[in-house]
Amino acid sequence: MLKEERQQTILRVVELHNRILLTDIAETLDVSIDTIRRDVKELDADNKLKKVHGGAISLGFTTNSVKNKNIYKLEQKTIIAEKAAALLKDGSVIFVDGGTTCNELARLIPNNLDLTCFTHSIPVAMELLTKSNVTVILIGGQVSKESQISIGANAIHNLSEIKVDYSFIGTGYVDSYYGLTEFDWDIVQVKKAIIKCSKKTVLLSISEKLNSQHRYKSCDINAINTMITELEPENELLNSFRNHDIRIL
Amino acid sequence: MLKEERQQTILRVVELHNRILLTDIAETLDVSIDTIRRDVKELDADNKLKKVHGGAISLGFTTNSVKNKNIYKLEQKTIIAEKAAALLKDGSVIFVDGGTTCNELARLIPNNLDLTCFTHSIPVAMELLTKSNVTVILIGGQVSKESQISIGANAIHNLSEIKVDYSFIGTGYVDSYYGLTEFDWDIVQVKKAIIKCSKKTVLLSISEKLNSQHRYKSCDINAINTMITELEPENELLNSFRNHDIRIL
DNA sequence: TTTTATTTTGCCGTTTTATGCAATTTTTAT
DNA sequence: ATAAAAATTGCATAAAACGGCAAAATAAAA
Repeated sequence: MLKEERQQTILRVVELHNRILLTDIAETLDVSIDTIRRDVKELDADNKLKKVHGGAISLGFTTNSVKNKNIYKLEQKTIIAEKAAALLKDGSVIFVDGGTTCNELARLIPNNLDLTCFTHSIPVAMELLTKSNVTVILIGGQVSKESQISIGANAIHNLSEIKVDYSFIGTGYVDSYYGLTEFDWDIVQVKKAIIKCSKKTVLLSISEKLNSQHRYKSCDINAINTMITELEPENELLNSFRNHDIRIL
Repeated sequence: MLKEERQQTILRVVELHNRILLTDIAETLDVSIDTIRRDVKELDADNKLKKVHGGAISLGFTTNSVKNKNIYKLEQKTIIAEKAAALLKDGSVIFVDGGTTCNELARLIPNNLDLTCFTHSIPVAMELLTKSNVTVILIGGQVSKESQISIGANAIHNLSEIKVDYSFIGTGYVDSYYGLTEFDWDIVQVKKAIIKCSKKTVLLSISEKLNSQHRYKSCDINAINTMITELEPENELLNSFRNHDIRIL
């Protein structure tokens, strides 16, 4: 095998998998580890990839796409947030809930989009402040340490005085029969208020939460207009939600 | 798993969750806690995140501005914040303004102090959330992009319904004759509301701002009960403030 | 084709890096 | 004040990187 084609192969593999181990490549291509090491060194010098201890990673890898394990459900949440962000239009007035998925949504909102965003989540607010065309309006109230959102009577009262086009909410648990449920009573009260102040409610939920329930109920499943998961809409896990009037993305 | 991709993963998790526990990461990625600790240490050294006891937090979430250019002024602000923190007593109900000095105050509040803190500043709120014995109450309203605080009619109205023992405020400019002044009209309205809802008002100001003024006035110098600067109380720069009824620290 | 020069490759010993373990100190919470 | 959790330190092991060298492969020249 020629040196040139070997290097091309290495590059292809790196691009495909984002990462490789030198030992793996050496075994696959049946050359010594030293040779591979030299190859990778050259490719690195040519800025074709990044050499690291024990292997190499693709240059684009730094930005995104950890295709490996679903560590912390990163991939799912990003997929969901992307789908949700696609719903946004110039001039929309929306509410963004707290939670990691909604955080991701806030992060993925395009910078050039004109929006008015209400939120009771501190991290979301922080994220939205970086978007130059987004007007951020904070819902005040007592702040929950765990979830980092305003809760309590004051927050609920503030919510009662607004009306938004869309609200994007998360939930602890969701089930087609039991609806949206939570572990925490206070959170439920706020969710109710959010849903009440929204013309349309969009639920962002990773598939893991589907068909699970807990003690306190935020709303019936019918209160949700659109449900977004990381799954393909045809996935059978979503079957039980189909006979409700819900758009599934 | 390559060290590099492990670190990338850690970074992504931190960015999404804002805060993580080292033990969680270690378990998820299936390496020893020592390794994770070393990774986080490196990432911190590279200014990719902030390492804290037991975990790590994202830079966007750290309000005390590691990225602050002006180290010197930061030190001044720390001195001021330390003096201010010394005033706090168990059970106090206080308001904390926005701005870097007040951020620093929030950061320096002892963890064991029982406090109820109102604030309209997102960075301050974030900082306060890390204090287990502090109840944080957020003042809602439209959020100013530059100063990251709630302003406008709603914020002012919310302030009108509370009364706190102490408010700790910053200002753009301060002068013994012209009082506290600002460049921004909206900010002034909020400052007025803050002062109105406080039994005692404590001004935190670096000496650089002394004897300067601008277009819009927040209040007379007499409205301030205590003024804290990084200077020694005897400093002659403070002379013009002495014939007012102000405690100078 | 044969010879010569150049490049490539594999091997080896040394040095560096990464990682986990255990003992100790520091920090935090109760 | 005490107990628990986390950080630090030093150390041992294993894997990986490095540099030199000689054999092998390739290219160039006679």
